[in-house]
Amino acid sequence: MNTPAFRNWQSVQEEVLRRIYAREWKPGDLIPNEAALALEFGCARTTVNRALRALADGGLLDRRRKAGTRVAAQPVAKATLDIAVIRKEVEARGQSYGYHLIARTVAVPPVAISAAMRTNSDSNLLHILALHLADSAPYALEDRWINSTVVPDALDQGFQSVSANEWLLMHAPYTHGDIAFSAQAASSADAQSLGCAEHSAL
Amino acid sequence: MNTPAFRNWQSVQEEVLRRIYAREWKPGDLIPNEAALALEFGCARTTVNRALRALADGGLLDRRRKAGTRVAAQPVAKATLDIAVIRKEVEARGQSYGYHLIARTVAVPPVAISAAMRTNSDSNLLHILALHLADSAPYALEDRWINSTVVPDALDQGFQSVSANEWLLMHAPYTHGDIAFSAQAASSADAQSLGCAEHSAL
DNA sequence: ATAGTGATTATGTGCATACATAATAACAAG
DNA sequence: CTTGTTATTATGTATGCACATAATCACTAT
Repeated sequence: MNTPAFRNWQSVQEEVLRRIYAREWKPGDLIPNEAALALEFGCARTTVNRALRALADGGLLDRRRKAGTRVAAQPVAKATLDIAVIRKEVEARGQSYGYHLIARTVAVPPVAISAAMRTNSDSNLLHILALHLADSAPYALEDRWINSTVVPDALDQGFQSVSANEWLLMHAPYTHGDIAFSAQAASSADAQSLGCAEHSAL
Repeated sequence: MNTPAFRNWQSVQEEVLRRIYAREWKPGDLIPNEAALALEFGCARTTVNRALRALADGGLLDRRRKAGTRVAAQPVAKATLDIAVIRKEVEARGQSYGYHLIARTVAVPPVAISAAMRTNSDSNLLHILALHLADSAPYALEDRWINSTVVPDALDQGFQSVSANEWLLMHAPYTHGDIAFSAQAASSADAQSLGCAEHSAL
């Protein structure tokens, strides 16, 4: 069976995907090398490379020089979740947004935090604790530690009316962050208040 | 100032990143086009393209034909989290792993689930409810709906001893899934049992 | 004014080629 | 048998070129 129409890398990717789904190539299997696939698909190796690289980026393939390309043995189902501005998230639900600053202190964080943020265990961080409301009901609790060495401007900001969440995105975007979700015992009344502890670093 | 050493796309990427971090290019800004950057960096346009594409993939840049490339206005801080096999996750903590199947039924799911899974609201799905234990303490609750049309083999599996989490990864990998985290009021004793409701689809 | 049309332009992609790099395999020396 | 060296091989990447595609802009005819 000839394969007339693999002109672009997307179609190559689709075909490779199909074979993986169809289990023609099973997890752990070594798949043909780029040159061979290029020959089979009737395109340049560059094109095959593009397709395989995209799949490898997605975690579906493991590629190693000389060793070849194989279907990921332990498919780490990567989930990408978008941490958007909470306000917009609430508004997107058609609910009214409210914000309440609970605390703004400079303090030495618990060791767990300082370790995660790779700072000295005795260095001070800016600690913001704030509640995001949706239709006056608690929606998310923001528990954020900011390294003021990295974002010095943060010290000048009171965060009374603008959430750290939003301010950081606007003023110091593209910094790294670790986010931890932790379940909380519902502290307020019947609340299905989503407890979302967020620790941002570096 | 000449820029002698931008030979590879990574270094180009780093330089672009640096300018974004340094706010030389601010969110929303239009950055020079590929040809101009290629000239400035003394490399081929292809190389610049590679670097910018990688950044665009990461969500840091918005690119549109003719319109040009601009720094993402609303930096969607994308977090990629790896959904690994829970067992390995527990073992990686040095704890002993336990598994207990609570329920395995075929039922019509709540509308919220069927909607999320884009199935007919009256079609039956395989419902697995299981508890993952770490050192005999509840670690995670797996609440999974499986579309048996997509994964017919799942009907033959009892899931008494092998979790759906793991089985699906081994036997029907690379299917899509939606995952929802929801906080739960601590139902069992003092448990900081992380309630992790997982709904898998398609 | 408005709608339509075509020129322009920036990104997207494919290809052939060349060389770089990593990792294995084969082999040789001790 | 072990260690060190070398050859081989598959992926990684850079480049120049050509053309595709999308979107904007300018212009024109109604």
